[in-house]
Amino acid sequence: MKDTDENQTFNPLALDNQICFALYVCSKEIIRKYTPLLEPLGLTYTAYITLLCLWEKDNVTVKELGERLFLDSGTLTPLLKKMEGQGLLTRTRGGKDERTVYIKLTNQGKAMKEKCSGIPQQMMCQNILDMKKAAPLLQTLHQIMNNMCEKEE
Amino acid sequence: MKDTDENQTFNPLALDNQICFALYVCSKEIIRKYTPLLEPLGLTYTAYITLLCLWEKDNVTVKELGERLFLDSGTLTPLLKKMEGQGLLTRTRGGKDERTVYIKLTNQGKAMKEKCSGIPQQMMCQNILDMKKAAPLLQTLHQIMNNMCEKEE
DNA sequence: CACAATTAGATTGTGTACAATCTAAAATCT
DNA sequence: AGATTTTAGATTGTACACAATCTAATTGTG
Repeated sequence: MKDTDENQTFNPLALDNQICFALYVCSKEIIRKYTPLLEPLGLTYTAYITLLCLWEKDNVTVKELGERLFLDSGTLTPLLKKMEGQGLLTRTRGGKDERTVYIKLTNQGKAMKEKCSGIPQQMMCQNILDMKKAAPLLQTLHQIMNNMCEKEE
Repeated sequence: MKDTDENQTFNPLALDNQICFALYVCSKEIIRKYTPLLEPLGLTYTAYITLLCLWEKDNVTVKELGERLFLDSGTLTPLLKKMEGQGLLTRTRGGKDERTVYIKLTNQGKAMKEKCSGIPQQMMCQNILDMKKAAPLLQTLHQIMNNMCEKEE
C-alpha cells in the first residue's frame, strides 16, 4: 500500500495553515468594519482603542498606555498629539519626573464614551463570529498575548 | 440581596473584551517575531505571504493575488514592483486582456521556498501557542474570514 | 457601431506601526 | 558629587494598508 495519504499530512508553508496570516486578515478586516462606525465620531480605530483604555484608567503615562495597547512612542506620540488637537485629551509633562507625559481625558473625551456605547452592539450585529466561539477565541488570544510578553526581553 | 454581582456581567467597552483588539495585537506581535527570520532573506512579512501564495499557485493576476491575500492594488502594486526589483518575480501585462498584469515567480523566487522551509518550525519553537489550540483557532479564524467575505458587497 | 458602465491596475493622500536614533532627565555607581 | 547607565518620549525613516481617484481597456446596451 502506498503512503500517499499519509504524506499529505500538513504543509507548514500553505497559506491556509498560517495562523499569523489568519490573525492578520481577521484583524484588518474587522478593523475595516469599525471604520464606518467610528468615522462619524472623528475617530480612527487606534484612537478608539486608546479611548477604551483611558475610560478604564485615566491620567496615565504614555509608557503605561503603550504597554496596555502594545504600541510604542513612535506610534503614540503623533496619535496623542492629534487627539489632543481634537480636544479629547491633554498631554502634560509630569510633576516629579520631568520625562513622563501624563495623558488625561477632557470632558469631551469622557463624553465620547456615551457616543461609542452602541458600537460593540453594532459590530455584533454584523455576525462576524457566532457567539459560542467568542469566549474561547478571546481566551486563546489572551494566552498568545501572555506567552509573547513573557519572552519579550 | 443586592445584584452587584449580576451587574458586573460583561462590559462591552472593556479593552480585555475586545476580540478585534486581541486579534490586532496578536497579529502585530507575531509578525514582529517573523521579522528577524525574514530579514536575512531580504523579505518583509507582506513579501513572505505573497511568496506563500505564489508557491501554491504561480502565474496569477494581481486581482487573484489580492483576493487571496486580502490586499488591494494600492498595497500590492508597490510591493510587487519592489519584489520584481529584487528578482523574485516578473510582472507582465496579460495577452488577451491588456488591463491584467500576470505575476510569475522567477527561479530565484521559486528557490526562496527552500530558504523559507525552516521558518514555520522556527516560529513553533517560540511557544506562542500550545499545539492543542492551534487547530480550533485556525478554524474559528477561517470562519470569521468567510463570514466577512460573504457580506463584502 | 457608438456610448455608457464596468473592470484592472496605478496613483495619491492619510494614517498607522516600528526600528533606530536622539535628547533630556532620572537613577546608579564609585 | 561626578561619571555612567538607564529611562521616557520625541523624531526620523521605512513599510505597509486602504479609501478615493485616475486611466485605459473591455463589456454591455441600444
